[in-house]
This record gives sequence, structure tokens and C-alpha cells, in this order.
Amino acid sequence: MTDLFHAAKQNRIFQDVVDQIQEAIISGKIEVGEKLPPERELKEMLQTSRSTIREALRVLEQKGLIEIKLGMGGGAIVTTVSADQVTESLDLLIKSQNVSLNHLAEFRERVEGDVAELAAGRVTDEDIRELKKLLEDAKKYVDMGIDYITHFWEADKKVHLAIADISRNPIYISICKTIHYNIIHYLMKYLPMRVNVMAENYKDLCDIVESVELGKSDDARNLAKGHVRRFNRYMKKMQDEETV
Amino acid sequence: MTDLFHAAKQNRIFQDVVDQIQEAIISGKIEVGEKLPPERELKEMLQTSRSTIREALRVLEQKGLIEIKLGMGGGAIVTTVSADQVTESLDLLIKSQNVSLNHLAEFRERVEGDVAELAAGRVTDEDIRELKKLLEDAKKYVDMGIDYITHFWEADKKVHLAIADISRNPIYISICKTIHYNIIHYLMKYLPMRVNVMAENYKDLCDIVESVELGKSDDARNLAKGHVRRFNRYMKKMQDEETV
DNA sequence: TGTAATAAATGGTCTGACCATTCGGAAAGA
DNA sequence: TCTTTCCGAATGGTCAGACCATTTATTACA
Repeated sequence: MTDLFHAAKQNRIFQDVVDQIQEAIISGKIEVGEKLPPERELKEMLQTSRSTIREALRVLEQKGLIEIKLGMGGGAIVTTVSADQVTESLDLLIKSQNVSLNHLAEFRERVEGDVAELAAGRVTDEDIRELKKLLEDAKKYVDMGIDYITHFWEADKKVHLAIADISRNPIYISICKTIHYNIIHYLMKYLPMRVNVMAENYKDLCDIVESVELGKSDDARNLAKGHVRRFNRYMKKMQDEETV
Repeated sequence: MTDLFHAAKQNRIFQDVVDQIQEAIISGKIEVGEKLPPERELKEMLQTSRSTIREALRVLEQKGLIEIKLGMGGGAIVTTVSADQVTESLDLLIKSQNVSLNHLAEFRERVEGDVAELAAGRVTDEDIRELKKLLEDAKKYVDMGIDYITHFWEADKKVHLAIADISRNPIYISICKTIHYNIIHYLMKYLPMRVNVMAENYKDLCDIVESVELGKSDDARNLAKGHVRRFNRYMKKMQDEETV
């Protein structure tokens, strides 16, 4: 029913099972948290075989509609659809379309700007406390020197994702996750391993957080955008030198 | 390997099969268009049972990595990953009511702005010809009146997607596709069925295309953003009235 | 030569068995 | 009586082997 996307391979029984269960979930006939009947019962209910039921469950699981637990009291539990599936498919898309660093960078500049802008308009005191804590972590790694650059990037990522959370927009949140998951590989490869890069980056983060705290949307946007852009330039430069 | 997202239910053999095949596909060891070995061979190669292989194939199929054909000469064919899976997951997310129209609208405003800006910097004469042709189509439906509003939205969508193409950034292209696929449902539901809405919209499109043609990035961005924003306001108003 | 019958390859389904994990309750011990 | 241990049932995971349905290639026949 939802699948306007696949050319309806007909006569696939498991697809019919998928459709029926998905319909039941989306329409709310089965609540989130509820358990589907065990495979052996579904088999009877739908007058089919267990293997067919299981293939259908694999599809539903991959769609993020159910989660399967082992053992007695286990089974297929209807889950709240999260952004994870969007993230995963976007991730696959990026990986297999050979999206270049430039494409990703161009996209990231704008997304991080948007997110910072939105966050500045929606931040709470609680959020600020969380951000400050994350900044402290980052600062720690800056002080510990270049050997901790990996830890620093982790902390940096956490700050960015925290800001994304503050945007309160699940689309931006999942997209930021995807970007960071994909960009880390480039960061490691192309960013110069110098202490002042860490320090510079840390300062940027502080500035962005400050604008967000003060609710200065435009500043937050521009700072975030500029921040990402500068690092994109670093990376591009390194990349170009490499290919000479 | 790609799945940092699921809590790694270990000891699931089919998951291991999924990972191995996915790795082979993403890394390019198997080219797009190539066929995977038949199930009975995979079974031997991976020292497992056919049902396990099949469950893995269901997952890969759902991920959009393979496509399965029946009969002799059929089998699992590696496909180019399209935006369809992203679209489908986002679609599910929206249906499960974790993403509201507001979230989608907020996101779209910015994305369309970005895309128009990029397009203005990269457009060719060829592109302009194509855009002008699409605008003519749209105009036709405007003139034909309110009964053709569905056709008009189709034409409108084509213009937006054409502009996305001109951005030359596959990430933006995929995301625009996803947005438009998901927003059409709201358009139908909430946009007032008045002729002047069509006319207004058409005029916006013309303005945007003109800025793109002239390479005025900032204008293009602001026009596109404003265009989307106004329609978001329309939709929000209708939605609010509905829930009173 | 062209068309129809046939065979072979391949995915789809079914059955029934056994294994692995988990949880609750029964049994054993303190 | 309370706690700990252990066993067994429920449930998902895997396996083997059979047969069906669809599609394509081949062969036979007119």
C-alpha cells in the first residue's frame, strides 16, 4: 500500500504479508510497543508457511517498523519509526553514488548553517548546559595535544549533533547524523594534523554556541557556515596537493 | 560494516550474508548490472542454507541494492542505488507522524533556496531552454483552469526538480525528489483550489527561473525561499482551520 | 523458415525438523 | 520462609529437501 515505488512483483506472498502487517501498523490497528503474534501463529493466521512469514518480517525489520527479540517472551515488537532508516538509506546513497567531497561539503555548509539558525531560535537553558559540557570535553582534548585529535573530532561531532537536536526538526537531525557519519572519513584523511587546527576549530565551536545561546540566528548561521567552509577549504587544498 | 545504526544482533547469519554482499557491492567488487550467483550457489559459497540466503536477499532488496527477477536467466541484479529508499523511509517516518508538515515545510524552504542559489551559478543555455519548456507546460495548465490543478502541480514539481538537477549536486537532487514526493500529498489536501493560486505560483516560478538565468544567486535563493514560505503559510492556515 | 512443444534454470513456497536464547516457575537448599 | 539454582517451555534462527511457477533457450515439427 505504501509501496508506490516497486513495480509490484505480483504473486509474491511475503509481499502481501508485508503489506498487511504494515497497514495494520501505520493505521494504528497495532500499537507501538505491542507484539506481533509469533511466527508459528502468523503462519496459521495467514495460511502460509513460516519461511514466507520470516521473509516478510525481514522486510518489515529493515523498514524499521518492527524489532525482533530472541527467546521466550521475544518476538516482533512494533517500534516507533525513527529517522535511522532515512539516515541509513541516505548513507547508502552517498556511498554508492560516489558523492564527492565537494558535493558533501557544499551540502554540509548550508545544512550546518540552517541548523545553527534554527537552534538559535529554539534553544533552552538545559540545552546550553549540555552544550557547555560538550565544549569542555572538546577543550580537554585540545589541551591534551595533537595525539588526541581523534578524540577531539568525536567531541566536535557531538557538539554539532547536539546543535542539530536543538533544531527540533527530525529531518535536519537525521541528515546531520548522516553527514557526520560520512564526513569523518574525509576529516581523518585530509585535515592537517596541527594543534592550531584543533584550537581554531574549538574557538569556532565556542563562537557558534555563544550565538545560539544569545539567540542570534543570523550570526549562528553565518558562523556555522563559515566554520564549515574554512575546513572544506583546508580539505580541498590537501586533496588537491595529493592528486598533483 | 555500514550498519552503525542497529545494535548488531549478533549470531544472525543472514545479517552476515547481508554485510558481505553489501560490502562487495559498495566497494565495487560487484558492478551495477551484474548478477549475483543464484541462491543455490550462494548457499554453497557461504556454507549456509537457502532460507538464510533468501532472508539476506530480502534485506538487500529492501535496501535497494539489488533487484530480483524471476525465471531462467533471472536472479539478483545489482542496481544503482536511487533516492527511492530515502524517499520510502522518509515517507514512513512522516506517515508514522514523527515528522509534521511544519518540519517538512521548514526544511523545504531552505533546501529550495539552496538549490536555486546553486543552480544560478551553474546553469547552461541548454538548461534554460529546458526550463522554459517546462514553464510553458505549466502555463498551459494555468490557462486551462482549476480543473487542471493536478496537472499543474505535476508541472510545478518538474520545474523544481529541473532546478535541482542544475545544482549538479546529487545530494540535493535526491533530497528534492524526496521532498516533492512527500509534499504533494499535503499540497492536494491543504492548498486552496483557486485559480489565482495557480497563477501566483506560476509567476513565482517564472521569477525564479529568470534569476537563475541571469545568474543572480541571491535573488534566486530569496525568491525560491519566499515562494515556498508563502505556500507553507497557505497550507498551515488550511491545516489550522481544519483542526479547529 | 517459422512456430510450437519441451527442457532447463532460477526464484517462490512449503514442510518438518532441530538448535539457541530467554524467561518464568519449580525445585532445592539455606 | 527466602534465596538460589536449575529445568523446561516459548520463541526466533537455521537447516535440508522437496515441489511449484516463471522465464528463457533449445529442439522438433510443419
